[in-house]
Amino acid sequence: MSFWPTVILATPAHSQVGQALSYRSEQALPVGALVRVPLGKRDTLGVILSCLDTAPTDIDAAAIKPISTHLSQLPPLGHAWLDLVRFAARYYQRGVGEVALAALPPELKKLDPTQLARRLTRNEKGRLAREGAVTAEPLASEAAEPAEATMAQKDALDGIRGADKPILLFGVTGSGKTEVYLQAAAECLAKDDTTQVLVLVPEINLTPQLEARFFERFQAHTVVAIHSGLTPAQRLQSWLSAHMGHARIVLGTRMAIFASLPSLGLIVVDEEHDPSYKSQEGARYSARDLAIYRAHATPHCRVILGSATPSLETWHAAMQGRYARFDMPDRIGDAAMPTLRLVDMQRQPKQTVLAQPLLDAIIARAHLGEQSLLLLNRRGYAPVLSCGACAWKSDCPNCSAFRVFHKIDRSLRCHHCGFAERVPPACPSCGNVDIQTVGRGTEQLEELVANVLAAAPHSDGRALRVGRLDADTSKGKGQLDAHLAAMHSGDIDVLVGTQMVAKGHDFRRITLVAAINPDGALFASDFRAPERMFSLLMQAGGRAGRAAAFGSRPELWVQTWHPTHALFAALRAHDYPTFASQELAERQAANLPPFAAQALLRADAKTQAAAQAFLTSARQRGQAAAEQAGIDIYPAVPLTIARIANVERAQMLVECTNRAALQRFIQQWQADLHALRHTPEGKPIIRWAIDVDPLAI
DNA sequence: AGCACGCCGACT
DNA sequence: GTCGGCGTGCTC
Repeated sequence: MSFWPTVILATPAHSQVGQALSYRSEQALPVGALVRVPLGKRDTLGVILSCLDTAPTDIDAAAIKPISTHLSQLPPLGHAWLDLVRFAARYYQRGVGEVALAALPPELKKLDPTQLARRLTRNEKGRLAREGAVTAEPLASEAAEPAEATMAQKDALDGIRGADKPILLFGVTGSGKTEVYLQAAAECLAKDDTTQVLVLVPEINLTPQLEARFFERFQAHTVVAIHSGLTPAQRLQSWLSAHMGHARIVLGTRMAIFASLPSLGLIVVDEEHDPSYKSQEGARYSARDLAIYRAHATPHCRVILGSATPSLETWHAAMQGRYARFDMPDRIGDAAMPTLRLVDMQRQPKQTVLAQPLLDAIIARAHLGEQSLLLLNRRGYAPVLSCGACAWKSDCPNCSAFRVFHKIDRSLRCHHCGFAERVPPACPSCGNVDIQTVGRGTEQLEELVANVLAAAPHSDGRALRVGRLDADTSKGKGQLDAHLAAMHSGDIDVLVGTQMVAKGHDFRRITLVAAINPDGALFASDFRAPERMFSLLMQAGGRAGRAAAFGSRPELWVQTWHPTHALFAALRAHDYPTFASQELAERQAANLPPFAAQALLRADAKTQAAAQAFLTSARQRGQAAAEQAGIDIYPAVPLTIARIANVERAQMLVECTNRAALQRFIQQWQADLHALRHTPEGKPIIRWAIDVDPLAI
């Protein structure tokens, strides 16, 4: 007897084979089973979606091929996992197969059954050896024991125990959110021998720290990490141990939301407001939003979103009672919240980079053995070079952006396409040798701070030291760790860095944090800019004074041209709720998210006109249906950086107060978009994509 | 998406 | 004369 499974494969929705394909099998195969099937001239990995016992009628029976192999050593992917993948595909407007296969470890796609069997036995041996080693060791050290919970932590844990909806854990940096995650996870694991916990963090850099804490607490259970920094073999191993149920705790970046976890009982999304949770290519999913869905669709699974500055979407949901909120307003021990010091740049001498009072404060603290952190969101020495005699500027030939001057290797580098050249000795346009820098980046700030510190050594003559941490100084293997170690050991008195240092790293000797020039975000066209700025400054401030007993009162300095901006009043009071309600009122008045649902249609082409023509045609084709459904399609516009690597980019906003209506519209609009492929407007398009719930518009 | 087939420029 | 550029088409 034959069976006729339908199989999903890594084909995108728009290739004529976007849906599940029919194959033949001599055995009945369970839904979720992993199989290898012939497709064209190759064999590829697929997932069984259904298994019929009659041949499909919509396709020529002779064209149906038998599956090649059933990877029967692996348990099938669970119903809940398939459900998550199907939901993500539908919601983010991609093919199911594309989403499903992208969610599996790449290495799995390459292995034939023999190789897979070999890998499985190897992993199993390793696992048994490790487990043997752990149980043979004496009990975990005292350090791994949970600390006595604070009242706020106890309340949160009680709340989590009884919650029947997503939980927002609203707590400032240093209030002990991680301890709540650890204890909630512990309770979950204690329930039985199978329940699993998924912990999401925004960035790879932060996984080792959290991994260490979880490992220290739960060494008897298996903790694995899933993120893009792993080698293909490591990723497969982590994935397998989660899928087989051996790993009880999975820790990872946004991609880990798709891990196969057959007994998932708790999802933690740390720093849930972080934009890194939104994928920016392929299926543009939000791991945070999928976490909510996944927990909802999994029986007995809770979800905790943690943040000191929740996204307004999350905050709004909590205000409406759709999420339960638990507050952890105080830092643990005697650690104080940082005091805000605003520097009014209008009252500073012209060309001031670091205001004198700030410099004095930095030096005073350095003399006390305390550290300062200076944030400037620009890599390089100067963002532009400009000729004093003609109009030449350091444009990138491939992008509509300036190339940044990096003094360290005297190069001009485009931060968008990577194009780099040595700085020309004279203006390439008019030959003038007097080329000037415009603006300042971290390299220059480091240089400036070094000069200032050189003039103010310790009383015993020891020099003060400055360090710089940004994508340039941390891209080498181990470089980041080396910098962090230098900072921790106190070898560095002042650390200059981009926002990457504001996230997560726990520097216990820092008592002063300064944002050098954050104004850009105050009046940016992006309506989420103030939210991001508030979050960045709160988070940055959180770096200061984490060690209660250490040093002076923590301070957060902000240099701004707009000290009266309402954002700062809320920041001064460490009052996120007030800030959020102001922002939400504005969003409501302007009918912006979370009060409206948005999607973007983006198009790339050789010329801006071609990109926009495509979008305009798409708009015309969708107009009637959109009007009927109460959906607004805005005119096509170029992206802020219109051209990157000689590709012109344009986009078009689609908006509706009703999320479901927007979903339905885009779903049917896709047919129009695919049809455009064969029209004169569609031909010059390099690629197009739909971004549902875009973060930046 | 892969991977083929298929028709035009600079190299052994 | 080939090697190879990526344009169009197909995969149960």
